[in-house]
Amino acid sequence: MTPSRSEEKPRGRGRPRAFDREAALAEATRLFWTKGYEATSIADLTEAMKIGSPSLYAAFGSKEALYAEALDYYRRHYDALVWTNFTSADTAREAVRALLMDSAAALTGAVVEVPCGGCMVTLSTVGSEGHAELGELVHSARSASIGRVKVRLERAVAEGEIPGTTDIHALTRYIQTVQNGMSLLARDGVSCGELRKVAEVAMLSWDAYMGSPAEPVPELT
Amino acid sequence: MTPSRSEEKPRGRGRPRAFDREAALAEATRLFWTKGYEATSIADLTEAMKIGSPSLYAAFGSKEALYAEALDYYRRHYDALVWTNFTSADTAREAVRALLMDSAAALTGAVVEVPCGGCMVTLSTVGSEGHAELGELVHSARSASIGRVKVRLERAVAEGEIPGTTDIHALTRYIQTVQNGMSLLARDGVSCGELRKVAEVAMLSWDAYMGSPAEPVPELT
DNA sequence: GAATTTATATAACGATCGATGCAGAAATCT
DNA sequence: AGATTTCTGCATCGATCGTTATATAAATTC
Repeated sequence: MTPSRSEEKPRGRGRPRAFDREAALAEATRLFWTKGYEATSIADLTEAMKIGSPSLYAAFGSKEALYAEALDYYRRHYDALVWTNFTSADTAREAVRALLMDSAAALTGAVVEVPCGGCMVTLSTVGSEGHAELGELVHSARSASIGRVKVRLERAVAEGEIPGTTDIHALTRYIQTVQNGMSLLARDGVSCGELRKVAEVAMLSWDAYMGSPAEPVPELT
Repeated sequence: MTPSRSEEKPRGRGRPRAFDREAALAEATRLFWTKGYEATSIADLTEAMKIGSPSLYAAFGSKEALYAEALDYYRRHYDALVWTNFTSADTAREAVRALLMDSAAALTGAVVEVPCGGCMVTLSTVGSEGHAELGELVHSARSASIGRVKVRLERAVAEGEIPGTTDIHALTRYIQTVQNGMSLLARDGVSCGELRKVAEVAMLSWDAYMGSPAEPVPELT
């Protein structure tokens, strides 16, 4: 096996780069996240990353490759905000509730600062803009999200938490719809509190569908 | 007053234009709708509209002005698909249900053909792309939509259909969230049938919130 | 008919697009 | 040390961006 410790900084031969690659990538992510792929120019990027264009191309290859890395940076730094409590929840209901509540917070920047409201993956339009390869990337990222929810619901059926007659696919699509819709609202500046109320209302469908109002109708304070 | 009948075709003096302005506008709308503002170039437009660039600028003024007209064209031709049954419904519940169901159909092109899934206004990112003026335009269009729902809910309170303690703002945001989320799913190719199921599940929250399961839990067939 | 007005076709404008060639600078390797 | 490798700054590449000047064509008005 390759020596696993300290994969970075084998300290290559030539002149070392003068900028922090990860910090530059963070800036690129911020720009792509905010303005989208097409509206972000190389000039925008080099200015924000404070490097020359040859350095950008040497370090990242191309604008498309940089966008792909920015998507990965986004995933590495922001996915946990939304999926940690989902994963550790004891029941599917609590997992879904946590997903929506944590989304409300994460998408509005209530927990860690964000360059703009909404999810970079959800709101990406790079696929429609004529970049099929990047479009596939964001599409598969979205599929992974809905897949996580679906797996959790299937587990809930297997564990007897929810009835076997549950239309898991429809319910998963519903949850995805609510989360996606919250991204658009967050992009328009809607607050975390409002989105939490939305999540609260959305969960009423869960309880109604399962026929078990596990809690009284909330006050939406 | 000016002679109101036949506002178009006063048959001006000079050489008449050789193309159908409305048809050309339809093509422009299709392109902006599909690819977005930044990713659509003047060359794309002149090719699809089958006119030269001077004709485009003579007829529409600029790319930004053309986008604004495309938004208006979109509104004139597609708004009714979603709001007609909403307006004529007897109850707020049926109005909201019709809005979501008709959205499921309209956004997927199940009723009239569409160039791509999703709402042109909802999914527009022109505001984030650095065009503040157009951003205001789509923002106000979104506000008008949520305003319609809110007014209908307030009327429902006044008429006694729903309790006065209803958090109308939260409920309106929830409906907007679901409709917005459906646009994103439609853009990803999700079918009308799936979106109708989502609408069905979403309506469960309404009944649960109002405490009146007016209908039994649906089968989601 | 001639004069006027508007639209089209061709060509091109300056600016910016994404992407590089090149020379010098800064590191490692022998 | 010298040779090699890699990164940076400057300049620039051809292509495309949104937009327009110019000349010609097609209509109306007189």
